[in-house]
Amino acid sequence: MLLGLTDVFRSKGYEGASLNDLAEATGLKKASLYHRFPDGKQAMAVAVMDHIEKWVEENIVKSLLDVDKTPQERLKNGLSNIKTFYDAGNKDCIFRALSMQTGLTLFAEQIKGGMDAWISTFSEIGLALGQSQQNAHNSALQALVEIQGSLIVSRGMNDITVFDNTLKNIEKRYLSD
Amino acid sequence: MLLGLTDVFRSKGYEGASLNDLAEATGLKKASLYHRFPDGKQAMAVAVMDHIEKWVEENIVKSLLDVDKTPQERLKNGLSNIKTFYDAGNKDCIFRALSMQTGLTLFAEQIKGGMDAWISTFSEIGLALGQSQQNAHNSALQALVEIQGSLIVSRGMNDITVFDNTLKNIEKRYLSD
DNA sequence: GTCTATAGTAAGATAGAC
DNA sequence: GTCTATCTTACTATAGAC
Repeated sequence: MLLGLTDVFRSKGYEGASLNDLAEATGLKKASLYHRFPDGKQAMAVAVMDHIEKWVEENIVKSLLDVDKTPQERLKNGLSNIKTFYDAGNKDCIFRALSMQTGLTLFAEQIKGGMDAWISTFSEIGLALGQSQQNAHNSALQALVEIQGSLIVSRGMNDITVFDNTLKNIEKRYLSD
Repeated sequence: MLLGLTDVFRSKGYEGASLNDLAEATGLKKASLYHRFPDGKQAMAVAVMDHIEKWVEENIVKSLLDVDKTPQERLKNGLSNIKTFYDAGNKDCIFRALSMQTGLTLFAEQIKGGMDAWISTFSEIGLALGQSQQNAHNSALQALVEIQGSLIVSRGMNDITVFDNTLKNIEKRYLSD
């Protein structure tokens, strides 16, 4: 059910996601959605953000920080999970979708928190690969920028190889240090 | 008047931009907007895309291709105009705003065209700086990805230095070849 | 917990005076 | 060309049966 909500919000954005869209994507009727989310559409979007945060934590973050693996393996696994997360570039990023201005300031904090977590996780990989603190931070920020940008460009040019090549470049850059 | 429309669409997206928003931003009443755009909101968004396309052509493209300047000067001027265009990272990109899924397929073609033009213009700079055709294309695509991504991350982290540093890095990378 | 039916509101769009 | 006033539709949200 959360998967349906997630798909709608990440592809259409908050304002673009209508209750009819959300109901159809979940297979529930509108009234049933309201039964589960008495606070309405905002609460649905918040639940989606929470769900994604957990998914990222349990998949991407965990694989990037797995102490039983070498940094190289961790990086590979993490990037592979990121590719899965964005369905190889076919799915939009929820950050992008919910950082559109809405009049609500509701998601700004969660988005900033998510990006901070992302950067600090990638920084760990850089440090493990021998980068300085400064370089590790810059590499992580750069990876975030490139992933976000390549998703936009992949969508705009209707060419998901942009996303895939970006992931490959990120890996190559990390491993060439 | 187009400036007001542009501000609303690029910050709120197509679905998020209400006629009330658009009227307020232009200083006109809704009925007056409809007098100028009998085909309604879609026509307003199309006009905004056209307007931006022209602005980019007459400012960014022209400065990047100015035959009276060295490639180095052209790059500097072009990036400087890009910085102005995005108000140093404070304004969102219309590509991002209008590439959200809407049910309308209205803008996909214009966005693809805009990105193609962007890439081919930046490729010229790469070639003028001695890059191979292949490298010039890759550099241009990379610049587009980074600009788009840095705008998303700047907004999400509420830190426009991400955008500014990205522009600086693009310049440095081009000039270090 | 899910549904049909409907309320209430805000949206996109028009009519017609000036 | 711009306005006030209004129409129609789509939206978010609720009531109440099962």
